[in-house]
Amino acid sequence: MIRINKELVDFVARLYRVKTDDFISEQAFGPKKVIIEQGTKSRFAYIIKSGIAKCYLSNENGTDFIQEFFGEGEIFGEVEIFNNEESFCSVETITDLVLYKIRAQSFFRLLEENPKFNSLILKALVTKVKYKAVRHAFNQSNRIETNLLRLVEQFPELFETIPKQDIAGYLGITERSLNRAIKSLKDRRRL
Amino acid sequence: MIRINKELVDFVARLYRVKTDDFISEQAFGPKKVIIEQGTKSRFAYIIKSGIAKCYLSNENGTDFIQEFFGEGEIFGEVEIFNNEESFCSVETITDLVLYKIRAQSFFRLLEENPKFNSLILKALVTKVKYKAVRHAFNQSNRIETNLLRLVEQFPELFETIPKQDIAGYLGITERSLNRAIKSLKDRRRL
DNA sequence: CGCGTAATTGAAAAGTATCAACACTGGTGG
DNA sequence: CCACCAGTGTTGATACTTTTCAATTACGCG
Repeated sequence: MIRINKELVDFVARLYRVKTDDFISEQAFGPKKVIIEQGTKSRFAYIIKSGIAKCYLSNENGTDFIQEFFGEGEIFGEVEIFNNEESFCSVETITDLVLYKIRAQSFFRLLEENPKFNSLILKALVTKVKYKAVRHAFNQSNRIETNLLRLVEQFPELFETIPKQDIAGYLGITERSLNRAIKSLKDRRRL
Repeated sequence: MIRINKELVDFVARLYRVKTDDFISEQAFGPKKVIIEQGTKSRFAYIIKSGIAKCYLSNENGTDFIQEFFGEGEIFGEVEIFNNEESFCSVETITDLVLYKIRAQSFFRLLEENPKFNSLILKALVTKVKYKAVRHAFNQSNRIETNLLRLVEQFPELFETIPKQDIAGYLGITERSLNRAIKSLKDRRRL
């Protein structure tokens, strides 16, 4: 559920250390800070050095649907700079967080000139596609309790790390339903 | 809903014409033919020359959840050869279909040696990521009737082109619920 | 015509959301 | 030290949405 990409973060960390230019910068945030806001333009790709962030889409009726929780090495903002358009989602920190920030122009230059970087980004995109495919299928095909159990399996520290609101947002349900599912599972000693 | 990628199919068509080697082949199918089967290994990337296919995940309880309908220029099978693992979904033709088939090895060589191809694939992946993100958020946040209306807006020939079962599979609902939504919308002259 | 596949419908059961009230927690300032 | 507040979490009752199950009809084709 919270994926990480060690290979990518290591690679970018090395780039950052040996940089001759300032095309990569490092930036730190506290919890609950907005990094990308849905509907605005961003000119950067971001890679998480440490911490956890959530990526969510807000819809007209005011609810947020959480796409993913990003962990170490996860990349975001790349879709927007590829399409050169406003962001279709927001990204907000959950824990303290440090990230590498790469200018769009530099990101494209790296893609062209650095085969290893190119291959890491391709791999990261492919992983995202698969993750989203499997997640949507599972979510849609199972009831809340099943989805929740799966989540806890994948990420046992769930309740200690992620606020209930966000868990509900990730599952695409209301908090009330989440609570009912938790209670029901506990009553049956499945949680 | 049925996306197309003219740029990619044109590019691959040109590669196919000028090929010195046989690394790209063309293949034709009738309706309801399985091209990729979930759980099996495939060693090719496929790009649709013409026709429509569906990509779906089957889950243990026997229902299929449809990820996407692929139109002209859409690529599939690329995720699996990147990860070098069994397919996590099935792909099956809906209409008559012709596709270009590229061996994994050749696909990687193209990515490395042909910057234009590399960029087209990156773009295709990014488009998939965004498509899936927006779709899942919308699906999860709205009721069936809203989802259906949106679908028909995006693709007016929906009912003439796609069987009801597949529409239901795409929305992640039962046929019964789909029928109820259609009837209710018709009664209110919204369809 | 007869068969298999696809589409339609009703009634009941299950699942989920909505609304509204209440409890818990960790600050903050008097 | 206490009162208050905001944010977060909890719970019940009710209404609504969707599935399940089962029966029936429509359609294309050998």
